Amino acid sequence: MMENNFFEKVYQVARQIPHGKVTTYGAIGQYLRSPKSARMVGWALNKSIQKNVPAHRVVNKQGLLTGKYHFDGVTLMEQLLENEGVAVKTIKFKRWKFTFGTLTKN
DNA sequence: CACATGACTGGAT
DNA sequence: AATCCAGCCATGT
Repeated sequence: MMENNFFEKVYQVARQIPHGKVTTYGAIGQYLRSPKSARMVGWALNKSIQKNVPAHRVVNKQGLLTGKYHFDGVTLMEQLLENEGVAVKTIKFKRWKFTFGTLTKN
């Protein structure tokens, strides 16, 4: 039990992402006071696949689903997002034209 | 300890 | 816009 605080925090933050919204690895890193640790966030999410974490709501800053290859199928991540009302196609073409998560930094 | 890798990002070319 | 490079840091070999 009890992963390192860093991973645990990543999981908790990810679980705070509202249904139908997404955020970026960097945003989570900033939230954890580690803006340069975006890669570690992705690493943590990779290990969270079998946990209760909506990892599909985390995309890279370009709005690309860079983590889709870590899901059951390469289309699962996109399907999950589309199912929540997130226009993945729009994300790809209009970087910031999508609904970002409501993560706040306090 | 040295080196490589990775669900990233920002800046330079 | 596309590519490259450097910084970042946990893990594995």
